[in-house]
Amino acid sequence: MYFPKKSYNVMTLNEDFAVKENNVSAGLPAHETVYRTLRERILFGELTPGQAVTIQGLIDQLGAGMTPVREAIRRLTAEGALVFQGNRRVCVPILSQANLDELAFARSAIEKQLVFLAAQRVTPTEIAALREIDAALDSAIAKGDVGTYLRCNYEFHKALYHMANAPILTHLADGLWLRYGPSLRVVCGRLGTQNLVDQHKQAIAAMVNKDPHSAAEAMSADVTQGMDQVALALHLQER
Amino acid sequence: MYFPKKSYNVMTLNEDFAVKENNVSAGLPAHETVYRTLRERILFGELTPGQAVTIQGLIDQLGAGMTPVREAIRRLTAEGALVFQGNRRVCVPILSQANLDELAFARSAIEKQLVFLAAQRVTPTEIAALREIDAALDSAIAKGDVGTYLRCNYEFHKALYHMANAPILTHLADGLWLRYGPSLRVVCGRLGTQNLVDQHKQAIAAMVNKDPHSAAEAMSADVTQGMDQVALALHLQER
DNA sequence: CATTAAAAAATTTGATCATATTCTGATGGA
DNA sequence: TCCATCAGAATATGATCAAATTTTTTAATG
Repeated sequence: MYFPKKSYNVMTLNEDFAVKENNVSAGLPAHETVYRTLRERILFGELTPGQAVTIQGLIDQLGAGMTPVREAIRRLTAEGALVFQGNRRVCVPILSQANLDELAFARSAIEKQLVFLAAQRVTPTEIAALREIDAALDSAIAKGDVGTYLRCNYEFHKALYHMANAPILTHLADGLWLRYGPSLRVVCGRLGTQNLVDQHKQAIAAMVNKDPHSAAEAMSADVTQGMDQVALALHLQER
Repeated sequence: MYFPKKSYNVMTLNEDFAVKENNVSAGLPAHETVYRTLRERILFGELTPGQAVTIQGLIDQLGAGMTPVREAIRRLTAEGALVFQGNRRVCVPILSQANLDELAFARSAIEKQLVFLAAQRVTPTEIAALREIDAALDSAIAKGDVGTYLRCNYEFHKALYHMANAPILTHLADGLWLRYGPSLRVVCGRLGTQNLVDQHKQAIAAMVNKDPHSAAEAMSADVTQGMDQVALALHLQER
């Protein structure tokens, strides 16, 4: 049994940080807030492959304490979003072609299954929500708004994961996204949104038709296509 | 495990702990040592599904400081080996049948690919090493030695991962093992080693024959078979 | 008067921070 | 080029505060 608490302490800088930096409702632990902030930055490109991430830097930037920052970094390192760089340093990983191949395989396999599950449970309301996200995505592409495109694309996939109701597979897919995000961001930042294609409409159509297999194939193709484009663009860049 | 209870020291106990308790070469950071120790405990069953893991408890048991323990827990939580229990507490997750299904799918898909890659690169020396591990495994089964069986089984799979030379997929497979370990341990602890079967010899034979596809199929079957057995045993237990 | 439920204290545990210590890489002199 | 020294960054600890659980006390009801 527990009872309501008295008003919140005033002296911590964290509240300030939580509210100002990251409009997440206060009350979350600082390590969680730091984690989410860093995660966003990695996913949507404030941090680029190869970039160093220092504890001190984050403490200064976020106004957070040392322990929460350390915990957030450990978590992201465990998820593969950051890597230990030699001794005591961490940075955003740079993906080799072999890494991209691994990611393409894993993402394709996992997302395929997630969409297969999602297609069996999807409701008309959810279909409408997907269409709405996809429209926003198309609009962002048309405008060349890379940031919005990245967020909408992520949101579309996340919505599918949610429908699948498979927490472990969702966690895996989310982790893979975290590895892939920085590279996608680099490619889009360099090439813009002009050449972007996806299979979202095909997937939605298959879901409407109650055809889980086709939906799964569509999203598998979507993933593979995206990964191929990134691999190509990153590879071109090297010359 | 016998850890010194008293902590009336002045200098750090950690070196002592790192060297004596966990024959890891000294010089590793404490958070790494704590992580590895906890990981072992989860994989090989000192911790059972549902069991609470407290920071204070680990500090007392391991003689480690608070920050390293917290970091290790964050890391394992990110890997799915531990879960947040309501408010602020963590415990070893209890897998539902749906969770087991997800795990079976993911493990099968990932390991299949890893073995496929491994079979293309395997050397005679490595084949010999696999046979050696498998022999130790059979011996453990014959003796009913659950602990050794679990370790050998893990070692066999890890050896395959290593041969595949695919760090991201290996990391994924390792993480999945961490989720699956506690339940496997429970089942083996309850039913002994008598009913255990595997496809290791078929996989080795396929690798010798330079047949990556068959090797992949064999290990996929191995994984599925194992997961099914665990699911069955856990389910039976509930009645 | 006993039983039970709510309230309050006490205890345990988690979260955060300030600080001391250790390590790494860089700089500069021999 | 090599070694010593030094600044800065990471690691680790214990103190402090907040939150949640457990235990004890209190009050109300039959």
